[in-house]
Amino acid sequence: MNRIEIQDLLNNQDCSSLDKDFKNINSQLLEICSNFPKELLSNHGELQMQLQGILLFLTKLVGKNDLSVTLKNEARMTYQFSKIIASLLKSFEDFFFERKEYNDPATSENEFVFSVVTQDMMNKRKESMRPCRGHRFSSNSTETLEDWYKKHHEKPYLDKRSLHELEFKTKLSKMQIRNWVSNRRRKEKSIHVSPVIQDLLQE
Amino acid sequence: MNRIEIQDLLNNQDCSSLDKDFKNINSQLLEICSNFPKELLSNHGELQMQLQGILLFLTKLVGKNDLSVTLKNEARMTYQFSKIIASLLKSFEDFFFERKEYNDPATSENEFVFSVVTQDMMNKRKESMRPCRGHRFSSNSTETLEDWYKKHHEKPYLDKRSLHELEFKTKLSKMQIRNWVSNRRRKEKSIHVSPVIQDLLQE
DNA sequence: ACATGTAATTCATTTACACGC
DNA sequence: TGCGTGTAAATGAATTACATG
Repeated sequence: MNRIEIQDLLNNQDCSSLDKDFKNINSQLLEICSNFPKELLSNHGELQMQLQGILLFLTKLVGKNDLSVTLKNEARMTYQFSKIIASLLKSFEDFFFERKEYNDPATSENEFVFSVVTQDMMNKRKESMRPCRGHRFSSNSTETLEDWYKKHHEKPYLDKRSLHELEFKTKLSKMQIRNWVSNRRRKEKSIHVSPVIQDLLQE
Repeated sequence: MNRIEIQDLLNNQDCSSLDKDFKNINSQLLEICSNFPKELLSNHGELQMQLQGILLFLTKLVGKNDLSVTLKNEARMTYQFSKIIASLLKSFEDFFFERKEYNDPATSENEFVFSVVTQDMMNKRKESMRPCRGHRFSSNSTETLEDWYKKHHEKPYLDKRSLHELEFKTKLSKMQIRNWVSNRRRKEKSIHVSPVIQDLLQE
C-alpha cells in the first residue's frame, strides 16, 4: 500500500472555504494521527472523548441546511475519517489493555502513516497463521505472483529457480506457491469462455 | 432469476395440512428432480409413467369439492410443476433418442412455458413468503426500482402515487419498496467518497 | 507434478429490521 | 407515520487448500 501523508487526507484543496471550527477539527485530527500509538497509553480515554466530540460536531454540521454542497461533502469525508481513527483507536486499546504481549513494529518511526501500521499488523498476524482455505495472501505476495505469471504467460509452469525466488519474495511455502500457480492456470482457462456460452450463463 | 430450492417449491409450511398421498408425491418429485438428467438414459420410460400417475392423481385432487382453498392452490402448483418436469423430460428424450435438433431455448415453446410458469409460481410464492434478508429481488423488480430512482434522482423520496405504482409494477410490499429506496439513498451517499480515502480503504 | 473437483473461507453487496429523531 | 443510521442475515463470486486419478 502506498503511504499517504495525513495532511493530504485532511487538508485538501477545497478546505479554503471551511470555517474556523472545521479547520480546528482538522488540526486536532492531525495531531492525534501524528502521535498515534505513542501517547495512547497515557491518555486513551481523553482521546476517545475528543473523537466523540469531533464526531458529534460533524454530525451537526452535516445536518445543517444552509451548507454548501462541497462543504457538506467535506464534512462527510472528515466524519468518515474520524470514524476510522476511532475504530482503530479502539482496536489498539484492545491490544494494549487486554492482550499485552503485542509489540508495535512501528513505534520506532517518529511520524508515520497509520495505514502502514495496520498493514504490518495484518501481515504479522497472517504470517504466523497456518495456511487456511479462503484466507487471502497479502496484496504484496499476490502482486509478486501475478507478476511472475504475466512474465511466464507462454508457459506458466514453475521451475526450481522460479520456485525458490518466489518462496523468498513472498514468504509463502512451496506448496502454497505451487497451489497458487495451479489455481491461476485454471482461472486463466475460465476467463476465456466462448461468448455464446457466456451469454447463456448470464441469465 | 432467483434460485429457489426444490424443497421450498414442493414442501412449504402449508404442507402440514396435506394428506399422506400428497406428501408422497412431493417426495417422488423431489427425487426425480435431484437425479434429473443423470438417470434419464436408463429409465426414461419409467419416469414418464410415474409422472403420468402423479398428474392423474393431482387432477383428481383439484377436482374435489371438499378441498380447502390453500390446499387446492398447492395442488395446482404441484400440477404445474409436474407438467414442467414432464415436458422437460420429453424434450430431453427427443434430444437423446430421436436425434432431433435441439430447439433454440429462446424460441422453444416448452422452455418458454417453463420460465413463465416458474416466474408465476415464484411471484405467487413470494406473496406468501415472508420477506427475507439477503434474498435478492427479481432483476425485473430491481430494474423498475432503479429506473424510478434515476428519474427522481433530484429528490428521491416516495410519494403516495409512486409507491402505488411501484407496488403494482414490482409486486413487492410497501415496506419492501420503502426499505429499498431508503437503502438506495444510503448507497448513493457511500458512492461519493473521497478518492483518497477510497484508495486507503482499498488496501 | 499435473488437471480437475470441491471444501472452506473471505469480501462486497443486497435486503430487512431496530432505534431515535 | 416518515426519515437516517447501525447492523443482522443472506447471497454469490473469488480466493486458497487439499483430494483424486
